[in-house]
Parts: sequence; C-alpha cells; structure tokens
Amino acid sequence: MALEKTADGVPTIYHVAQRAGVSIATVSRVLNGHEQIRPETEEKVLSAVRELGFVPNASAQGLSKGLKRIIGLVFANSWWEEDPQSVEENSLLFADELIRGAQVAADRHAYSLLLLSSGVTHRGHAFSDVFGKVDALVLLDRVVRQERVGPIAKRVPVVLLAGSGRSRSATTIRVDNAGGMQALAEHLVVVHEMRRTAFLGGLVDSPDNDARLAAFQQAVFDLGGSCEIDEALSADWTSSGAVAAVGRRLRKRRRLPEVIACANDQMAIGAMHALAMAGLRVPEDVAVVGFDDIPVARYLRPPLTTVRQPIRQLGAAAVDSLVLRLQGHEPARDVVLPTELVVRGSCGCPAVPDLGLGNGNGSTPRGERA
Amino acid sequence: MALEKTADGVPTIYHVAQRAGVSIATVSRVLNGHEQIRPETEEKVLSAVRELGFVPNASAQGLSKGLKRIIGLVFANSWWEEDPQSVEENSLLFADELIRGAQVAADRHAYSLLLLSSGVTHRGHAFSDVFGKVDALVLLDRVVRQERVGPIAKRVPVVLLAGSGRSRSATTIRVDNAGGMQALAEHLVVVHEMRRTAFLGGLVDSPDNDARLAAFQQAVFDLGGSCEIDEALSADWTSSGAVAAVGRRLRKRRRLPEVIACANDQMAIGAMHALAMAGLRVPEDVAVVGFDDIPVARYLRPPLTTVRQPIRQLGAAAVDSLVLRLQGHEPARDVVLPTELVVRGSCGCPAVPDLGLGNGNGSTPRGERA
DNA sequence: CAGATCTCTGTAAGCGCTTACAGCGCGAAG
DNA sequence: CTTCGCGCTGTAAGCGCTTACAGAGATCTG
Repeated sequence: MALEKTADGVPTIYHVAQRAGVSIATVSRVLNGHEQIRPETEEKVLSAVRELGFVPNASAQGLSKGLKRIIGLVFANSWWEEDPQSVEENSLLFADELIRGAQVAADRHAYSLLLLSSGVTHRGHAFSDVFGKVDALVLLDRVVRQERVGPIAKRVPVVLLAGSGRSRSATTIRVDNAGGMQALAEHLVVVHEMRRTAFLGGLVDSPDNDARLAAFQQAVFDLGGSCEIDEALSADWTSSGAVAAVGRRLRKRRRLPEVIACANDQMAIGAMHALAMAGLRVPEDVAVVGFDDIPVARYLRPPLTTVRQPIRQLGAAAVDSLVLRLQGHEPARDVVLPTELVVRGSCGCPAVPDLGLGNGNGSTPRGERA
Repeated sequence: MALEKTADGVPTIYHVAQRAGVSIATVSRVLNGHEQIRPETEEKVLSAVRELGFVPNASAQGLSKGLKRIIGLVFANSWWEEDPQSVEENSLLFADELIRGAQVAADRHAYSLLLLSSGVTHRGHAFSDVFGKVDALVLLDRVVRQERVGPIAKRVPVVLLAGSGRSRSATTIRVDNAGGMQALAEHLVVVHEMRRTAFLGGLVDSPDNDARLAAFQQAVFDLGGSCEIDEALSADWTSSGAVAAVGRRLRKRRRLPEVIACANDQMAIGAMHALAMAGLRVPEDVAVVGFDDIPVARYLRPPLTTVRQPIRQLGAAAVDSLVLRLQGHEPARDVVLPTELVVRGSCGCPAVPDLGLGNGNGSTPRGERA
C-alpha cells in the first residue's frame, strides 16, 4: 500500500484518497469519468488532485487496464545513421511530415507516439524487445521483412505504410502511386511533348519505389515515349545519393533524357543540384520532377513539379485506423489515399508565385496557374 | 497469477517459468542479466522465451522497477498545426534532425523516445497528464513558460533546449548562438565589405531568436556597420512567414539592405524565394544568410551561407544528459555546443561544389573553398 | 409495511513483473 | 565431524492502479 510517498516523493492515488477522505476506487472513478459520482465527492477528489499535483503513473494504468495508450512508429534503423559527420546521408524530409500527422492524430485520441527503430539496438536487443511498450505499431516502408509481419500482428495491431494491400494480418495504408505517376507522365509527354524520359529510383525492394517506377514506365510507353531505367540511375531516397547517381549518368556520354522523373522529392533536389553543377539548366536542358510535394519543393529554383502525396494524412490515417481497431472496431484493411499532380517550374511550365494555396481532389492534373 | 494466457493470448513470465521448469524469479534474473545463474538454467529459460515469443510487458516492468525507459520530447502545440491544408505553415525542418539525434542516443541507452505536444490536448487534458508515461523530459524552445519548469523538474529530470543556462532545476543544452552570429557578421562586413545589414527574426520571446539577434547586431555595430531591425521584418521560423515578411519589407520603398541575415535556414529559404519573386538576384542584389545548416541548404540556388549548429548532437546530448541523471550521476547543468560558419554562395562567395565534406571545430570561419 | 430498485461507495483481488530474504546443497577450513 | 561461506533458487510481498461485487441507504411501488 503506497501511502508513504514513493521514494522520489511523488504522490500516488492513496495520497489523493486520504486527502479527499474517500477510497482509492472513488478517486479512480472520478479520474476516469464514471457517471455515478456525487458532485460533492467529485469536487473533493479533484481538489485533492490539484493540491497534490497528482499525475497517475502510466505504468500502473497500463498494467491494470491492459492499455498503454502508446502507438509505436517504426523506422528502419539505417535511417538513423549514428555518425554525426554524415550530415544528410540518411535524412528523410518525408518522415518529418509523417510524424507530424501521426502526432496530431495520436493527440486527438489521447494517445502518444513512440519512435522506434527496427534492427539491432543497444546490447543486441532486437526491436521486438520494445513491443511491450506499445499498444499498436505503424511500420514504415521496408522496416520489417514481410514474413515477420504476421507474428508481430498477432501481438498488436499493425499498420503498414506501403505495400500491396494484400496483407491479411495487417492494415495497409498507402497512396495512389500509380495514379500520381500516370498523371505526371501524361503531363510530360502530352503537354511538354517529351519522348525521352528517365527514372531515378529509390531503394530496390521498396513497394513505393516499385509502384512508382512501374506506373511511370507503363504510362510513358502507352503514350509513345521511352523510359530509361538503369541500376546506376538509382539511389537511396536521399539528395546526396541522387547527386552521385546523376553524376554517374552524366559521365556516360549518352544522349541526355529530356526529363528525369525521381521517385521522391528529396532525390529530385539532388538531381537538380547535380545538373546545375554540371552546367546544365533545369528545365531548359533537362527537366526534373519528383514525388511527395514536401514543403520545401515550392522554394526551389525552379520550383519543383511533383506529385503531392498527403503525407500528414498518411500518418494520421494510420493512427486513426489503429485506434479504431484497439477500440474493437474493424476498419478497412486497405486504404488508398489520393495523390495529385502539382505543376510548377521544373518541368518547363512557367513558374508562377506559389502562395501555398494549392488544394485539390484526387489526381486531376491541376497546375499552379489558377 | 497469470498462468492462463492473457485475454489476447499473450504469454507472460509465468508461462516461461512453467515451460522452463523454474520460478518466475529465475526467469526475471535471466532476462535482466544477473550473474548467479547456472548456464543450464539460463539456456532453459532462453529457450522457453524463444519458443513462446515472450516479450516482457513494459508496464509491469515500469511499475515494479520504477523506470519506464522512455524519454519525452516536448514540442509546442502550435508546431503541430492540425489543418492539413496549411501544408508548410508549421513545418520545421530543424525538428527532424533533432528527433533523429535524440532517437539514436535513446536507442544507444535502451530508451525510447515519446513525442509529446504541449498545451491542451484532446478533451482538455493538459500535457502534464502524460508525465506518467516518461522518466524524463526534453523541452524545446518556448514550449513551457519558465515558471512551470521548476514544478515539472521536481517530478522528472528536465533538459531545456535553449535558454540562458541559469535554470537551477533543469539542465540547459544550447548552442553558441553568439559565436556563430559573430563569425557570420565578421564574414559579411570584413570579407564582403557590407555595411547595411538587416535581421529577419523568429518568434519573439524565443531565447534562440533573442541571442542570435543581439549577437548579430552587436557584432555588426562593432565592425562599423548598421543593422535594420523591425517588427515587420519578423516571422514565425517558417519559410512562408519569411516570404510574407520580406514581401512587406520590399513594399516599403526604402533602400534595400545588402544582406538579410535570417534567424534560421528555413526563413532564409523563404527570403530567397521572396526576393526571386520580386525579380531580385541573390546574392547580387541582396545577399541572404541563415542559421542551422539544415541538410537542404547546400542544394539551394545559390547554396546557402549559414551557421551550422549540431542539431543531431543537440538531441543526442539532451538524451545522454538525462540518462546520466536517471542513473544517479550529476552531469553539467549548462552545456554549450559549438557552432561553425559555413560559407557557400548566398553571401556572394563563389559557389563551389558542396560534397558534404564539411567538418570543423568551434566557430572558426571556414569556407567551402578548402 | 415489505420488497424491489437505484444511487453511491468501499473492499478485495489482480494486472505482470521485480527483488529481498530465506533456504538448501556443497565445498573448504579448522 | 562441525561450522562457515558461497552459489543458486524459490517464496512472498509489493509496485500503483482498475474494477467486480457487495453493502448501505434512500426511494418507489404494490
């Protein structure tokens, strides 16, 4: 019985009960919003809580209730490069927005977001060692091999951000990669009359990369164009990786593509940089387009034409789905969020002031000219 | 006694004990690395753990051990704008790097990082309601009024990221704002011979903003220059805020400054954009410099001259300090991390390829020319 | 008036883990 | 042979909270 203050002087529910002159069950009922409480009793309890600065111990709550109100967001370990000297190699702007969306949604449901990295951590502990801290998990692209998802999903509800949507044990929440890349290809081939395209890919075995590559290539072929795909023209989702890849491509002394479509915006930033470093103008010599519409894209010179994916909404939808499932509901197992073409200057369209007013529906091409 | 599997079929320490033929105390000792265990016993326990896929319930561990192994990272609520339509208004690239550094450090110590927002959350719960989930807190700039830090620090160890370093109840970990801004001012006034400078500030009442402003202004004055400081030339740390502020300044029909020094890189990005939109060239008509050296800075056109702060190291240092304190040590109460001038093209220096090789010590001016 | 029902509160058990202390066996020393 | 110390393990108590169920008092209905 914890009537003595804890070793570090922190008040417990027993102190509140004593001060309010009621039982600990009554304190618990007041704090958890039960209905059958007399107003005078409630006031006594809340007063005591305020005076003592009482905060429930979440471990005790989690243990007795069986619910911790914590959702784990799992990143691949390699995204958290430990060496502080490699400043950008593993920086992913996409993750920033995702965390933001997930955090807002978690807040809304009175949950908290715990950041976890996959792979081996300190002293050889696998990340499964931290399962015990969470009620549910959001797994980002490629953080866990497909065959491990099932056993994990047996313990806690899981959302995959990326994938085919065919998982039977986890929920998949993804964006309409195909629709977005198709709209992009059409814009380039139909509006700009480009025929020679190239694709700068992200990591192999990434569902998002595969989907974007396949859709872009197919759409370009269907429209009578060509799409150069080369292992050397492939990076690790980062700008610096893209600088290296485009550098390699430029050294090949082959005819330049008219446009490089990048699997994400961050690599598009690096591609533009590499072209500029080589004395090539964007979009006059080679156009560059991306995928994401990360916030900084509009401030580039030229501003980046890209496919907008609702990154924050992705994070929020993941959390919303998990909370519903934890509440005993059965939300959809496969959710596809819309993408949208955002036309700016890097494809060759006239650059107009981007005042951040871009809102749209679905994948309808919609330039910044409005 | 939890020998029946829990309601959701999750094995507990009792199942492991039964399977291994030992007591739960022995299982606990094995899993927590006690030394007085026979090898045969240890092997039996670890076998059972593997076969059952046992993961300790962290709530139970946290309750009995009094340590949750979770560190809370607290952001101001306004940084998590809930409206998905305002895409960038509250996006902070700085936070991305900070989280990254903190996460790596947390991993290293077998801790996890919990994201928290300050202010009122769902159903009127103050963020103090989530204290019970963490062992310690990292508070970012301006998330909690100064007078509230003491009571919080009575409950859990606190690190402030920003501030004067004079707090008696919390540890402050900050960067050498003054040294960095001084080096920047010297570069502009001495090397580029600029006399008319302007300062684009972040939010008022932010210690970082105040420190950077004061240091820059003082250094410029000491070197014989002038520094335009105006409430209208002030934003909210975001690029879009900076676009608006520079727009306002340009409409004033006053002589342009030779350079706009921005309190952070993100606003520098917006300032460069606004100048370009107005047909002004950077750096020929107006130079722009920043503070942070966020990864994207090197890919801008022109690449941004800025003061590098070790953002990841800031996050890592915060976590390291808290873990030490939780272990009963008494680390330094005021830690100042070095900054470093990074010269690129936006101040007027010749732009050279930035290959991400910039490493340095302290605040010694060091260009990208090396 | 008696019985049923409702309002409100307290007692006791338990959630899953940690660990102090007791107990047993064995070997070494006197 | 006896005593002591060490290695190893099990029992029992407890961490701080939640909640089922019992109990008391008040009110309503037949």
